[in-house]
Amino acid sequence: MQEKADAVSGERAPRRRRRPEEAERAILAAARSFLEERPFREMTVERVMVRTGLSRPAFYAYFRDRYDLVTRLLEGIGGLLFAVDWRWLSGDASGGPEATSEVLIDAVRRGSETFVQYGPVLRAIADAADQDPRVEEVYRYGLIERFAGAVAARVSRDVAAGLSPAYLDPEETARALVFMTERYLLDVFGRPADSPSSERTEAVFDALEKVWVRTLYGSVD
Amino acid sequence: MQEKADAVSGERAPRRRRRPEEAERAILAAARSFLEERPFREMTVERVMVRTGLSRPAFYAYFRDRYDLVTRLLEGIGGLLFAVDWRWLSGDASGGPEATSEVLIDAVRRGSETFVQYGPVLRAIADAADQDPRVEEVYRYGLIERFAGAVAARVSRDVAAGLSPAYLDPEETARALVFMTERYLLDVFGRPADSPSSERTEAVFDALEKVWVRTLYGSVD
DNA sequence: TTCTTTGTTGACGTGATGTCAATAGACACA
DNA sequence: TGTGTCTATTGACATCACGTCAACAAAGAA
Repeated sequence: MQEKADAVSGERAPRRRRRPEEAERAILAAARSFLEERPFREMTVERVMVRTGLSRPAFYAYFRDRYDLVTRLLEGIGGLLFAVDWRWLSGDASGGPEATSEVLIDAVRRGSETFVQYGPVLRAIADAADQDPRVEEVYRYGLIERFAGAVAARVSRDVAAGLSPAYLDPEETARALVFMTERYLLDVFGRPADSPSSERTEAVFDALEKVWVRTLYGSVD
Repeated sequence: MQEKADAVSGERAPRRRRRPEEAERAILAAARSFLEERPFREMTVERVMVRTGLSRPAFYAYFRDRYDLVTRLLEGIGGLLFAVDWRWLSGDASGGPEATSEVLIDAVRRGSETFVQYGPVLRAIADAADQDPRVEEVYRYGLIERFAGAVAARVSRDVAAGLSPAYLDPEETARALVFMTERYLLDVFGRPADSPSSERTEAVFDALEKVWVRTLYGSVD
């Protein structure tokens, strides 16, 4: 079956050659573009590589498997989420209740916007996380749990300062709020090729903000 | 390679024959027992069937594939979650704030206990849901969204009654709280062969309860 | 016993994976 | 411009899980 196509057509697909990291970037870009259109469950190595013009085996020169691929996609985004919420995470109640609520609200909205931007990729990583132990490690423990830890520290300070009620368990409350935020945002913004209206987006941000503020600081009138 | 083993040993594994639904129950039980030990990602048709004494192809006489299998596992549990929370879901604020909070607290705890009992199975279904569109349909839309809808209706009534603040969007708030509860409980109780201490269990129930009550009804002092 | 029903399985084709030896661009140097 | 080296790239292979189907054999009927 292996015909020498060029013997007839005189033409063979020219085999280009790129620099290693150029190829790697091309693969990462192809994966991102794929995930903008289709869910992770449909992402095969084959389907990603056709978008690069390289052959499927070439993939394995740069990535161990598709889980390794999404892990590296996460690297570019993970830091952002922390950076974005830094003001609230690292702060304390010194500005008083109103100012504190406001900083929290700002943090929730900025964090949410990161999800809006990278929704499909984050969704893919979350999906991959419960199919592969390595991704689970990086995402669930390296990112989500670490984030929950930072939130817990903040809650702990607010409880100590009397800003939040003492009956709140910082660790567990933080986890609950972080899980809520993650899943809700993934649900709304993580679907390929289906971005919600700006009204919906606003309503979602608003709902999240209310739950955070009312849970931690009480009323938000 | 296909040796006639009995020609030598004189013995062949006797091929038992069961009633259809007896076999089906055996497969469902095997799947449950598998999921008590290992995560869904490791569940292959082969590995389930060895626990039944039947061959792998026999599986396909009863189930279309492993996603069909977990879907049927869900059937037995789905109804429970609704039944358990019925008092709060279908109620209104007629008993006054304290009574209402108490009914909610009871609902959250009873619902959570269902997760404690069926954690690994529910976790498997949730995992399967983002690997297969049919499971997604049944779980995400048939169960979670439907549940969120019932919660939204209740929140809506509480807002109308002035028990919850008018700035809460019933639909979105309900979704946020339901997602939180689902993911948090799956995280804690969904891991095969690793059940948390009773202290942890208590702290988790408590944190969930606090977020629900403070969000919907304000302070819980 | 013989017949019929149907639960059960061996064997096959398929799709995706990950590896490896062999191939052929790109660049350095003469 | 020609020659050689390096290494990016790939065709072909072995593997694994899947889903199907024709053929087999156990249980109940006649």
